[in-house]
Amino acid sequence: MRAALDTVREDGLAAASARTIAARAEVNQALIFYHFQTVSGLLEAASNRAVDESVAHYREAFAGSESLTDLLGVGRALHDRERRNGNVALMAQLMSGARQDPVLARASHYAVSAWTDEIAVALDRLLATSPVADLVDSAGLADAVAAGFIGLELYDGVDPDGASRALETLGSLAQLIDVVDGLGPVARRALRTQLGAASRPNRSRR
Amino acid sequence: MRAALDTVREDGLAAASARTIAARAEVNQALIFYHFQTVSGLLEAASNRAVDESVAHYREAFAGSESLTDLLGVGRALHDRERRNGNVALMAQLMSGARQDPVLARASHYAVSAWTDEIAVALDRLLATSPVADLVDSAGLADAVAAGFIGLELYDGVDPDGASRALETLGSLAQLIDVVDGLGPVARRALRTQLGAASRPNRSRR
DNA sequence: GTCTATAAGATGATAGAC
DNA sequence: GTCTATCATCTTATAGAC
Repeated sequence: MRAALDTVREDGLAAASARTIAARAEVNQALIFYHFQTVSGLLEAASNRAVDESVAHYREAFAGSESLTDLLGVGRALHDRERRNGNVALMAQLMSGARQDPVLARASHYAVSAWTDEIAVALDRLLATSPVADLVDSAGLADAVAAGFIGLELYDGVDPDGASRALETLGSLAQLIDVVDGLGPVARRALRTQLGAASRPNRSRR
Repeated sequence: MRAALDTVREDGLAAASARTIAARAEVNQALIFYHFQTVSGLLEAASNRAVDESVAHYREAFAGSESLTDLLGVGRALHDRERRNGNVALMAQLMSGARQDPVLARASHYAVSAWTDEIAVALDRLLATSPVADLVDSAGLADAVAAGFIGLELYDGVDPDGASRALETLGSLAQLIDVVDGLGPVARRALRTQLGAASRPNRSRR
């Protein structure tokens, strides 16, 4: 399983054949089919296990965050770490293969849900007392963040300068949320009125 | 070239072999190597041509936009159209293949740059008179938007509900930019002070 | 469980007829 | 320019020895 993930991380999904994976693991190619039926089956089992481990590794940090700024910090550390260890690249490869392979689609869904569920719980808790809750849906924000990570990873492979520019810009936009989060009650009401005026048909008014 | 792109759009990069493409075009497989040397060479030529056409199709709309709200509307229409016709999926596939194939990397870079250059020009023009210019870099924002499109496309293949939630949430965040864009001079100054306080070490102070 | 051997087929790419 | 034919190599997957 380790060899399978390392192959995808380093050489991409296209290079992840039974033979190349087996060679890296220094075992015979036939063993993959004996234990996992198909190559995709191996990738799914390996990915699920790795995701469970990674998510568990961040559970405490998520639960311990006490403000959106805290959570943003955890998110940055997470992104940095998971990117460096190649897990973001791994996910991007699995997701691009998911289009044609239902087993990879299931594995990708599992991975994405594991992360976003965890993030959404933390967001829900922290947004409860914040005016930002009026602006965004926690599950939607978690999904957007996850999709952004994947997109940035692919972008980075094609235009590294562009990717870091994008990341920096998103950082300054996140500050905007931060400022709104810290707003006093008067400013909150003013903002809410402004947002109401800016044509938003999709939220019921209390 | 049309057959090549349709194959990637519909069946993914992994299915885009010389034989499958040639079969779709109802020509002989050897012709691909005669005209384009390699399969990647064909994909690059086809992608470059398609990108040039698509970008040209939106040039007027970009140039004609007179506010950030306008531009956001153009962006939404663009995303909707390019997603429906499969061009976003195509890009995501090329970018995921770019990791291992330098020709696909070059093609992806060309495509991404063609779009972001166009968007950045429009943003530069519109941000000139807006307080948002203090917040974000136009090139960085263009990159972030492009990366977001790609990420959302992959996400959509794995969790369609999550992808639409994410898109909706991003829409409500965009409204925040909209509100800041419409701020009067007093509110602008207040916001700028708030942002200054929110620890931002990466921008020189005038 | 791990191996060898092998089947059955797909792939990129080229040579050469027309 | 387009084709047929072909090579060498890779692929997933299985049968069967140990």
